[in-house]
Amino acid sequence: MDHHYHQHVDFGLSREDSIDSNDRKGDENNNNLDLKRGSWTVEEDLTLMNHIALHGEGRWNSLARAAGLKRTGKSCRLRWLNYLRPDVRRGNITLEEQLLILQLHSRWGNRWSKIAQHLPGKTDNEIKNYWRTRVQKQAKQLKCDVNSKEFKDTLHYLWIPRLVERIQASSNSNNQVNIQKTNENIIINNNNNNIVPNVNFTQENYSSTTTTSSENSIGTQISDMSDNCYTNYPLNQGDYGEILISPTGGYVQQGDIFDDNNHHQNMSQLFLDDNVCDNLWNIDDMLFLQQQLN
DNA sequence: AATGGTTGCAACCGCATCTAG
DNA sequence: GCTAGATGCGGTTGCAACCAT
Repeated sequence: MDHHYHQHVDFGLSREDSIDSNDRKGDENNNNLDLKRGSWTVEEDLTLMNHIALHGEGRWNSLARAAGLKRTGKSCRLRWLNYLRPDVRRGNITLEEQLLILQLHSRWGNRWSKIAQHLPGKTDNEIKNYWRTRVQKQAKQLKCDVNSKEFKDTLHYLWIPRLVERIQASSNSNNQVNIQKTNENIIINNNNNNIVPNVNFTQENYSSTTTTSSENSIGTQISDMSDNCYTNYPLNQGDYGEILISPTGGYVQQGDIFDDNNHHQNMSQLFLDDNVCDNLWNIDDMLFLQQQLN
């Protein structure tokens, strides 16, 4: 278990005292005072896993009772779906997955479960946490709202192109990823089992399928993009929803940024520095850029 | 070493929707 | 059609681990 495995922490505060009204209804025949909350113990996990292995999942309230777990059905369901399921891949969100999350979120917003459907092994909770801890953090550092045009432009013109570039770099170094650029799509293929979805956006609708070829090559087809994603961004309208279409008016545009000497430098060059990229970009650069544009 | 602040994420909450009787 | 219970979802909370001083 990882370091976040809490050893039987006894919460004694308000959260312990409050039980969901539906749970209350669902457990009226139980003694609610016996219901346990807080972190799961190893013993509870084993009990739940063994019970599901023998009897299957579903009917969570009755499952919890039958398994002898002093937990609500909802708690059991959440523990199973987010942690214990064999096909859950926790941690290590890959570049491809990050790219997909950004793309899908720009289209669907906070529809975490819908986004998670396209990232096999990833839970909605994990994606939601990723968004809050990484993406929203960047917005906060830039002192702009995560839903603002400025920030979405920044994602569109800086973060996503850099992710694509890093995936390409990874492709060149280990030959695991192959990015095909066409006039309409970027198609990412790798030889891992990690990235599975094949998402094909169109203007009016979209379809998505999960595909795995006989060679175990997995395709992720993401959004329409022009051939030169740095200098010829933006892309076709509708790709990222209405907000990310046009660069006009945005403070991040044309692939340009200023360095400390007030010289332009191309954004793609800036992003060759992984340290910059890992933190999305240098906050000082962004603040300076904002000053220049104001 | 001690302490206080920050981060990442597991788990909970409340509400909406679905389903079975 | 109504109702109770079950399930699903997005938002929020709180804590262990980590980090800085």
